[in-house]
Amino acid sequence: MTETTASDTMRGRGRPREFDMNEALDKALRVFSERGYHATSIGNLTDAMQLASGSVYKAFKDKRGVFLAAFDRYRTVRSGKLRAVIDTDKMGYERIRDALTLYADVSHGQTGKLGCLVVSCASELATFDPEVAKKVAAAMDSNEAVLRDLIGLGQNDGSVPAHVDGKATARLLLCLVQGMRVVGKTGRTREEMMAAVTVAMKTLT
Amino acid sequence: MTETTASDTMRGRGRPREFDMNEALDKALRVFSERGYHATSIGNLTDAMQLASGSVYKAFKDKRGVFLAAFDRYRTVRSGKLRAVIDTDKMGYERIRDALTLYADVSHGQTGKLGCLVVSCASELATFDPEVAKKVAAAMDSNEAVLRDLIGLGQNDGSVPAHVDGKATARLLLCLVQGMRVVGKTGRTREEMMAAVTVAMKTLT
DNA sequence: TAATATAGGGAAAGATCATTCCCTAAATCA
DNA sequence: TGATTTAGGGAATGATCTTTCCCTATATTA
Repeated sequence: MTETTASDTMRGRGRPREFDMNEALDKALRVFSERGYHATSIGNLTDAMQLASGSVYKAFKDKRGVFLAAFDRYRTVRSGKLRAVIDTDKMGYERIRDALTLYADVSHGQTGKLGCLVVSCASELATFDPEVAKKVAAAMDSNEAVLRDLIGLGQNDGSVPAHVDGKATARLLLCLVQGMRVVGKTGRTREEMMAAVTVAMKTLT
Repeated sequence: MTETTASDTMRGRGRPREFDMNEALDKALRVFSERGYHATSIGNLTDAMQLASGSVYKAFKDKRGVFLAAFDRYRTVRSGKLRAVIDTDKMGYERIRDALTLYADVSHGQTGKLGCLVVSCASELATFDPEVAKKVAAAMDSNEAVLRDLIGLGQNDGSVPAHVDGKATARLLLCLVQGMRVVGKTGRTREEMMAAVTVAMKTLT
């Protein structure tokens, strides 16, 4: 199920799957993101994924299984986008601004209204589902670590002062980006979000 | 229903209500906060509020009605706590730190795990319920305005430099506190949150 | 080509849940 | 005191949703 990159030469035994797993998960995570986990019915999922309910239960254990797979897919896609933005040859300071800009981009307008799967759904489940709680915590920690590394990079290349508290500042920026996702659900413009980002960059001086 | 402060001299016609409305709403909002709106059943509410389902439907139109009342109650309580912390004779800069400290207090440990009703439930409903969306946006705007006012106050008393962009900084701090609520659901210590607050105060220098 | 294995799909079953109904209880009003 | 009004409570209802079942379709393997 996780091995979706397998080439078509090593196919399984029976009838091959007709839909693309990643495409289906992209559609599913959109629905989960917009409606929340509990408000998403199997009907909503089958509509979006263009599958019959029986087919969904063939491909996944249950509704929670669809969510877990969609969550992993979401993390993969978003990590990729973040990596694409920060894996440059710019100075650490600028890379941090680029990272925060990415969050400003997804936290406004239509995309902002859609919200973040980690924020909306995961925190909806994390209280009573230890496995989801673990995944959410891992996602948070991962994001915090990326920010922490960028700050360290900036301190090495001289674009961020040595006196900056890397750990605490990374945590602050993590709260900022998660908060942008929440505030972005109530509708903000890109300019409003970017203004907040600009102010936040003062913590790196 | 909103007039819960009415004295017992001006009582209504029929049998008087046996439970305290605010106490019941405090219990209800705890459940909504912890489980989320859709995962909260009437059974969960009757258990917590110690009322029969029939009684709940006597006091409220429906489940959504309970939520709306609980949401208002939540806003009243939280606004009161915030007011109690910032309505002092301290300098603007210190009052802002006190406000952020309040959010650090509720965003860690047990209370942090409980989460924020505005963040968790409201954003869960805001997408498909315009009335809730309006309430959430109002709550955000209100918090942003409080922060904006405190910054202005600080600029008047000289504790915050005049060059600080009040609007943008207030928006940044709003994102920070909402983000603390999200991150706080995954478990952080008070010290970790306070370290982030300390860094955030650099934006006011 | 027959056997086996897996996918697609939709109807049916089984659970859960929000809401209503109806009866009883306790207050005010005439 | 009897009529009226509102609250408390729990069983019954009706709607909705998750999951299973079963049949068909399409692939590989022997």
